[in-house]
Amino acid sequence: MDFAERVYVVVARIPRGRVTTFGRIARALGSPRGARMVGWALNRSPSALNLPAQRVVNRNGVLSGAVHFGHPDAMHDLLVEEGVSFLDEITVDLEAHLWDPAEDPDLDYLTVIVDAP
DNA sequence: AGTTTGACAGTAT
DNA sequence: GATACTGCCAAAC
Repeated sequence: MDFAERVYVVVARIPRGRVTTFGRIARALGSPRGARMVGWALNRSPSALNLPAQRVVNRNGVLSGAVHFGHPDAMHDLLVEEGVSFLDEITVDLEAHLWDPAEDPDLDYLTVIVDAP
């Protein structure tokens, strides 16, 4: 199980209408300063996984990865569909929708499973 | 084997 | 507050 795959597990568990940040995902995976690697992992994530990558934003709530969704605003539109509110076109309301993976009670259980040899 | 490159974050001015 | 600087570390090349 490499780092990228663990990122996918976490991202797949972000609930509809909620968002989280690169740093919080990294922290939940035990790399408190590995935020950049979360971005790296998403960048090369297989599209077949259908990951809700639109729910991952940077620490300011900015849709820093919107350019990777083909059409600009595609990421914005997906989030609006889910009921996420925005402070402006590229900034979600983090206060209202933040979800911290470290608070997910099932996360430890899942990472134990995927890390098993 | 050394270098480059990130969808970033924390700390220090 | 807003920049600037620094750490991060797995992959691709």
